[in-house]
Amino acid sequence: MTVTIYDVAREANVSMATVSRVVNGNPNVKPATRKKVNDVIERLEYRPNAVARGLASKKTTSVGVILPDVSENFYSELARGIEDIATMYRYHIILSNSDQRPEKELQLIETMYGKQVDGIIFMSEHLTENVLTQMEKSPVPIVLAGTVDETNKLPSVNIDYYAAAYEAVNRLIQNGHTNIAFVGGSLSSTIIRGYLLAAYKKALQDASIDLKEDNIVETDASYEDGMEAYKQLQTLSHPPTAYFASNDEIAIGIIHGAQDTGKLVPNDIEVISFENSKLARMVRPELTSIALPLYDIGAVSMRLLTKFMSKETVEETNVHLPYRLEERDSLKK
Amino acid sequence: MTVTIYDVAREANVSMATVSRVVNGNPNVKPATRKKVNDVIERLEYRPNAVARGLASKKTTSVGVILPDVSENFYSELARGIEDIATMYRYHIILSNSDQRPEKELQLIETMYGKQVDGIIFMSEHLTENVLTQMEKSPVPIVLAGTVDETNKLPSVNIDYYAAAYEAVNRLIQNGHTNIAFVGGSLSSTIIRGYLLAAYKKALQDASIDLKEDNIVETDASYEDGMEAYKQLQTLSHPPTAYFASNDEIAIGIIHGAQDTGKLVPNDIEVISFENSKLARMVRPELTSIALPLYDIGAVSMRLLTKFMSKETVEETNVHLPYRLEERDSLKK
DNA sequence: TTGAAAGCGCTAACAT
DNA sequence: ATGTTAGCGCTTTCAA
Repeated sequence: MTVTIYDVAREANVSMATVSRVVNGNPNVKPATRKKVNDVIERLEYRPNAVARGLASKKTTSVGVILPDVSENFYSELARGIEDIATMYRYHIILSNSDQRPEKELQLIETMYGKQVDGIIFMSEHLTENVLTQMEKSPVPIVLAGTVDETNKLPSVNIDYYAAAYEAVNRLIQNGHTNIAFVGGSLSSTIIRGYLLAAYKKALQDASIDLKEDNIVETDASYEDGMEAYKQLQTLSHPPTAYFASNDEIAIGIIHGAQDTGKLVPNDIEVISFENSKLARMVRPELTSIALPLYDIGAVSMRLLTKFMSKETVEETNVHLPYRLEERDSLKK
Repeated sequence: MTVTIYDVAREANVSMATVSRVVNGNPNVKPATRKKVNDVIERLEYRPNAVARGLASKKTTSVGVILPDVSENFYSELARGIEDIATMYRYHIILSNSDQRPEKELQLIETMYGKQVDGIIFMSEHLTENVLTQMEKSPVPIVLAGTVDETNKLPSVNIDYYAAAYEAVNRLIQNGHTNIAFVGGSLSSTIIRGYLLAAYKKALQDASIDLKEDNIVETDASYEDGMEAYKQLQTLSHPPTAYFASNDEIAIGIIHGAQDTGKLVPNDIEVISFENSKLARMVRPELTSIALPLYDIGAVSMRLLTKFMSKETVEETNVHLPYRLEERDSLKK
């Protein structure tokens, strides 16, 4: 009942091979027969079966995308960048949420192999040993998006988180602060623990500011966590006068935590964030923030993957995109 | 080099059929041979090829998900609900963004057919004639998620938008307002034009309040649009004292628009929203809002689709999930 | 309980 | 420029 390439061939009085050629745009077909075949295709409403094609050609034109949670803005932004470039290169996306659980990540990678994807884009806050080795022996190319592999064995697209965080903290120091809090989403995140926190410490040290361990609070990444962290920090004998937040939600939580107790931002305390999602402009004061090019990270990752999939040689496999400091009102000018 | 079912059969001294049986959990296999086969599978690291399986069985265990834009919170929330249930039933998701463009929607549906998906979840602000007829003659089941087909020809999962909007506007009227603005994202949206606006008008009429066309502003759905709309409404001789916003971003825009000119919410103006995303608690005052169960709409849609795909009979094909009015602080109690 | 064999719908040599 | 043919790796009757 479904019409196959064979039906088209019969109706058009040509061979399957010829039909295949016109469907795939092979130039070695006489215009007349091409037209004849196309007419039949249209008449029969023939639609190539991508599964059969995949089996015969060993290419599925689909790529697996594994991320912690699509409903988080951070990842959905990346996903959109990935999808746009995928579409541009005629790939389709098989999307799965890992919830950041290593067993699930492992299993999803296996599933993607089973589905015969031509490549994989992988995102995770933290890469475990197992997952890493699993990916290193992958039968298809893999690119990490917004995800750090400290061994640099896998291709990846990121920004220079360390430099960005250093700049952020330093900006606070320039404004005269010596009592600066670090409020970071889960420290199991490689980026946060490995780069943001390290840069924070280094910036303080370079400015000869003593590190106060109490000024470092590890939370989850939500708004409530930011508020909570703010409250907690107010119990110190000398509460911080400046805050470095690892994402916008936390930053907004801090700001509201302060405002709810009558403090003014940026007059009483100053806050700098690390993300610059659209939330950044949806608070009063608007957030000064390191701007992460999430869409671009996704897009460039996918572009990189297309190169691997078509076996082009790529010069730089660990790409660092530029970031910038977006100056707004949660910091004095 | 890749190990196939044939390799396993040979190594285990059984036929391909037997291997296929154990892989698919067919009970008609002697435990001893099952064990023997499983051992070989493990030893050879055999992984079934889902593409070959799909070709032979005519089922791919993948479903197409077509939505306007994953990076919008509304849709990524739905997507998460869809994915969770899909995973539960061992389906995988092929995700595509339509950007709400009918030609692209049409083309994506075709692509999904080509990919031999077992079903489709479709989301769109507005269904064009073409897209609708295309879906009606679909070879696979389709479920609309958070998407209205006024002819009710396709299965769908929604809330009763009309009742919800009526309740929201009525809440404003109860608070004594007679000068109420309607600020809605693009009126090309079936939900907004067909239900929210209609309910707004009806609620006013039922309360014998004259409709002022100037109080209705059509914008896009963003924060800036909300601010813009607020400003525009202040140019009226009698600016509205209450605002019904079709989503949280617009509502926040309105609130900030007011606050930026020294107005107090809810004392000077009151605002009610329609979404209740996590943004709702991230503003001061927190938003009073109709709570849309987006995750659930996604989840139930997928569940419904699984029923269609396994040819179960379903009683209700146009499901309406409950909503509720979340009382917070942008409205007086 | 197990095996043999015929496809599923297409691509990709290889011929012509 | 076009046709023939052998798979791709699996499921699924049908037999035994």
